[in-house]
Amino acid sequence: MARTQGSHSDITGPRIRAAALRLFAEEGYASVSMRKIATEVGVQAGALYNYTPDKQTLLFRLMQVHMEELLAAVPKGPGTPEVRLKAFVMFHLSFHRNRGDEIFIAYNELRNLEPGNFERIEGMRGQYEDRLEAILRDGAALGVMAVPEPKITTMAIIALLTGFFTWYREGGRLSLDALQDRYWEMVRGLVGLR
Amino acid sequence: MARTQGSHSDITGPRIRAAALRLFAEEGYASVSMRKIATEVGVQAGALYNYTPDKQTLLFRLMQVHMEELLAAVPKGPGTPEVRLKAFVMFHLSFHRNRGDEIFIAYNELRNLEPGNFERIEGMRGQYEDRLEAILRDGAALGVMAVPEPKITTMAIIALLTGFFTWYREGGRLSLDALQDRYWEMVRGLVGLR
DNA sequence: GTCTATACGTGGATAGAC
DNA sequence: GTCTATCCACGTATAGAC
Repeated sequence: MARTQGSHSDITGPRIRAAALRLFAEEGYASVSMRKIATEVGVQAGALYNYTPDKQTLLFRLMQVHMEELLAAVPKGPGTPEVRLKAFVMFHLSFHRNRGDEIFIAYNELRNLEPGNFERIEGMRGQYEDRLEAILRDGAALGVMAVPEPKITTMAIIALLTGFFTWYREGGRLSLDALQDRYWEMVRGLVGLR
Repeated sequence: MARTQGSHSDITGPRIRAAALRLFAEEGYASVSMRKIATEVGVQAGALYNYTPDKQTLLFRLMQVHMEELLAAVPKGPGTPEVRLKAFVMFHLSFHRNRGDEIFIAYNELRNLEPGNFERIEGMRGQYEDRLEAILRDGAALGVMAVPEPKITTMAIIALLTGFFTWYREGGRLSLDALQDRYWEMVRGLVGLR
């Protein structure tokens, strides 16, 4: 069946999301206009509304997809607490490696979500944190980690790891592998692994 | 000399800055209108322009004052690297304790600064980071800390400490003192202090 | 599905009276 | 120093032609 002239739903949708993601990360949700997103994609502003009911939903869907992918990919395998902790640290760094815009939005645009949307994203974030906390609790229970307050340590480790993406840029002196190893060593020390 | 009727320059200025600080932190610079700030203060929008040339300068001055106070207050005393590191950690947590709005803005509104303003704030932030990095370099040189990459460790520690303010709220199970001690213990382990 | 045109609100900033 | 009134650009979102 011949496609209607000017119809590009299969590619325009992804391009809209990609443009919105990049612009939201670079300039902030509130600063980015629908007109600007449309210009970036090469369509008129009105055309965006064939793909999203409104700007808020566009932001929410970006965060939702990101969190769903994160939760689907986080390691769930068995092993000693140390093995699982290392897997988590390496996963967090690797997963976000090419998702700089997503992680930036996930942490900086929460306040621009409407209450209902905010709760859903926060819920998913909590699930992710629980994964790490469970590892730390197991490590503490076995006496191989010094983690008197697993929840606090969880928040500290995630902040430490996520901070990596606020300064890392390609082409530096150290390779990504070397940097990941350094972060793993810091986390090792932080939880008292000897 | 009698004051002109309706003149309140000595109190309106601080109130404008206080309102802007709170609103920028809560809703984001781009989302907050000058009208909203004015309403908060109890004046008309036009009156704000007796105190700031424009909205951008209002944001910049808030961040500038914050960074100047931070640099003026950061500990500079002598001592072993461990003593100085502990002082830095405790200072960072204590200093920002009642500056939740300031620290939030300092880390989340950088992208809303015009290039010239951005560079000045970044420069001051760099000076602050250098304070910590010098401590770590001294500790590594003396062999009392395991810090193969002082710059990376600096960024990691600041991210870890600053992350505290993203989740801490008063009235929790643990006292602030206890939480600070926990953070110090984590940093101790992170830099390999035994 | 995309376009043009537009409704309608709100934004930052200014002018001039008091 | 503050107010009222206003300029004008730009925001989101919609209507209707193609």
